[in-house]
Amino acid sequence: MAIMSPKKSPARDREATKERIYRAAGKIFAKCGFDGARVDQIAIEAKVNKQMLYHYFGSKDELFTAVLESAYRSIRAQEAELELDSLSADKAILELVDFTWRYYLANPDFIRLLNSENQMEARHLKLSPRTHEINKSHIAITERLLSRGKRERSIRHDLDAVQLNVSIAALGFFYLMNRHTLSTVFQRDLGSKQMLDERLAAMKDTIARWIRP
Amino acid sequence: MAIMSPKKSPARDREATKERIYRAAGKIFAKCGFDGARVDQIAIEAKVNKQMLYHYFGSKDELFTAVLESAYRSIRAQEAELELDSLSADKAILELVDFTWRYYLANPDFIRLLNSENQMEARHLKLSPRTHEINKSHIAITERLLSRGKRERSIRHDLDAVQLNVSIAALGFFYLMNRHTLSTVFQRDLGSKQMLDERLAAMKDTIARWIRP
Amino acid sequence: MAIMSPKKSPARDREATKERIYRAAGKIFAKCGFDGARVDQIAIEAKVNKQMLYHYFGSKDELFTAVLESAYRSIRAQEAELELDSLSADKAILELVDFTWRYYLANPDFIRLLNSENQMEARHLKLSPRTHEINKSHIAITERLLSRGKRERSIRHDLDAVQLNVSIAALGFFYLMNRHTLSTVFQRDLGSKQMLDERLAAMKDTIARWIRP
Amino acid sequence: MAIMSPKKSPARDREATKERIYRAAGKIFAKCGFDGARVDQIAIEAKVNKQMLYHYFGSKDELFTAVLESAYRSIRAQEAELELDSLSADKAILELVDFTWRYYLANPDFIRLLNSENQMEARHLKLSPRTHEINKSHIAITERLLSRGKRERSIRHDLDAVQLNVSIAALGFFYLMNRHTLSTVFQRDLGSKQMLDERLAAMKDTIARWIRP
DNA sequence: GATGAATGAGCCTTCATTCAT
DNA sequence: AATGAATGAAGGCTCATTCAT
Repeated sequence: MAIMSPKKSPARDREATKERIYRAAGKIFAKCGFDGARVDQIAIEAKVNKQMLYHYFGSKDELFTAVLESAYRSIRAQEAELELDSLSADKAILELVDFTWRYYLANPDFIRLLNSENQMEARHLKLSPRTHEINKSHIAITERLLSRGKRERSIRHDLDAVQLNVSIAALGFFYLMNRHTLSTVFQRDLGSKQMLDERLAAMKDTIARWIRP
Repeated sequence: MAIMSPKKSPARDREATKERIYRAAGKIFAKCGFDGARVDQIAIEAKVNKQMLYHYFGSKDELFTAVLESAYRSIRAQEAELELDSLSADKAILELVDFTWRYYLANPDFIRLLNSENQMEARHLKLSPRTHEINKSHIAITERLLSRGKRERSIRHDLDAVQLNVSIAALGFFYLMNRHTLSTVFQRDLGSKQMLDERLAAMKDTIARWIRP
Repeated sequence: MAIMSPKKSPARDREATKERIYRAAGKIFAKCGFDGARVDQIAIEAKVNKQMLYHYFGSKDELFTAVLESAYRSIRAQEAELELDSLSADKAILELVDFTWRYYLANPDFIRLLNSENQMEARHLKLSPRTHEINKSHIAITERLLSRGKRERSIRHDLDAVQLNVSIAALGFFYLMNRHTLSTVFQRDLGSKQMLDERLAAMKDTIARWIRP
Repeated sequence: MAIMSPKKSPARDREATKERIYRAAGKIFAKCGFDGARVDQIAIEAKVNKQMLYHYFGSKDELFTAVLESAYRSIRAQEAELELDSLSADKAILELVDFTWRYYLANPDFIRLLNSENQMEARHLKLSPRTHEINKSHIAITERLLSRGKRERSIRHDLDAVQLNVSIAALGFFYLMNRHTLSTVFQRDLGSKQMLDERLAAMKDTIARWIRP
């Protein structure tokens, strides 16, 4: 076994270790928020010695920043792969609504991570010079669709790309992130399959009517 | 001695003390989140002995629950005072949008408090039997407006009150709560007077178009 | 027992607790140096909870500073009680040599504490505004003796009080502080009664000859 | 491959590496003391892998011992090169005072290293069998000078070589090592060129008067 | 009811050292 | 000989909470 194995031992693999820490940190930070997360817990989850975490990332704050950046990179990468050019601009916007919702559902950690960062007034993101770079494509996509929609006359001409992006995110993000208090307040399970489906429909309908010329 | 005491009545002191703790806790919990808040800091802010805090509220968790309930009570009380009956149902809904936005702007602690609670999956609210009671009026108002709007033919008939309420809250809440990350991502100050005004306009426009028959 | 005891419980006595921490810190800092000393060890030695140490002193550094100041205050207080006026100036200087040596022998922690502080280039003392104030009497005593000695013609007129003070301290301090390496280097026990007596004699002889007109 | 290697001889590398570690360790140990020094920092300063340090020296303690021995060897080597025979014994003693002072000034690490070791009660030196051997010449020089001075009648006959050596070292060592606290206490810069010159003069004067028959 | 001294568990971080390659 | 990933045990400090008066 040892003789034939050309692979490095997993226990001594720099990248694999960093990756394990990444994943563990993403999970724990999302679950507990930055302040609630415990470095010990992340180390245990990542099955590494606590010191490795400091060796590779420097501090709890820097680890959080790395996880956040990675989270943004991930959603932007998937978003960039959407084939929006074959659709009319208005349909493309609705596809963005759909994508956003699908992404949030598939990556619940993303919204929790962002939420924790906002509770701290984006103190990590504000210090990260890569943030804007990573998210450049995001605003670019919507801006391009808005101008195309104007030419095609499929979208009204007076929309601001930022407001549109925020609204698309808001309708889904808030629902999912706050579904715990909302379910209690409204005495209805906002996490049920039916309610989730209804939510997506409502969101698409809302945006569709808003962008209509 | 006790009979002739020129000091303020103990009852007065008692309530005043609790009130000070309340306010301080609301401020600190909102600023730092539940996990980030320090009991010591709350006591200092409230200018009371730390023990008083335990005497009146039992624990950090129970204090947080009390603050949350109080926050809900406050928004519901103000909401209930809106004079919506003199307006057509659709205009009344837009007034609700307007009120919600105004309340969030005037009470930034409210959204931060709710956010922290949602990061914890509403673990305090779920144990509080008063939550639904406090928020009953909220859903009732919208439901009544929706049926009136149906009769008046000023609002479409296929809307769900919960989805509507969530959307109204979402469009403003998400914008304000996440403005720190959003400002960084979009390289634009979402807190500027102009952007805030544009946001309210966008929200009203969005909801107006959505509820239109 | 409890009924008749008008004294506060020692476990709840602010000053007594601070005093215990003081003593313990002095002992441990002297024994191990600042960097070698462990806060836990000090707490155990003082029989207090570790947090008390931070409650009363703020940090390991501030505790060290407090101990240092206290050490200086103590030697200066005893020094001030010497009755030097009844002696001729030159005899008074020799009495100072004697006192310094006696104090060092009786308070071995003093030299070790100072030594640790000097290894750190007096970083605590330099930040303490009280240092000079505390030591004012020290230089004053020698300066007064030097001028009296000049008038009496019992001491040469060209001596600098600082150089004199440093030399008096040096001859004893260095011997005691470095006796461990010196004993090894010279293969002789510098801590033996006989060697100590010889040292004092040598010091007095050295200073006596140096100050002679 | 090994035979024709154009690389430097391993022996050269080996010694060069050890030498770099030596120097780095001397610097860091002197600056921070044994407890304050960090093995990592020494490795970085020496530009070697941390493991090399353990490979060549075994432990932080053994490295410190090696550095200490080296420091002693260095001062003794320079001391042995002094040409004292051409001077009268009393002048030779004063030349020793001068040399000691010059060496301390040129090698500030030496006194800091010794100081740290004394704070630890010479625990490294006491275990090192080479210490006495290395320092044999030191006491021998003074002993020879004292007997010559006795014969020459240039030095009094009742002096102990150990006490003399200690005093010579003390007057300079204490001044330099403790100049940080002393400067604060006396509110005078003991490190200034003028004060340093005055100190050397005072030292020579003190010793000259003391050894005079 | 009110005070503040006290606690034990736990936090983030760093240490000297060793292992695997 | 040399690298650098990995470790376990602390280290200084802080937390929510309780005790004694």
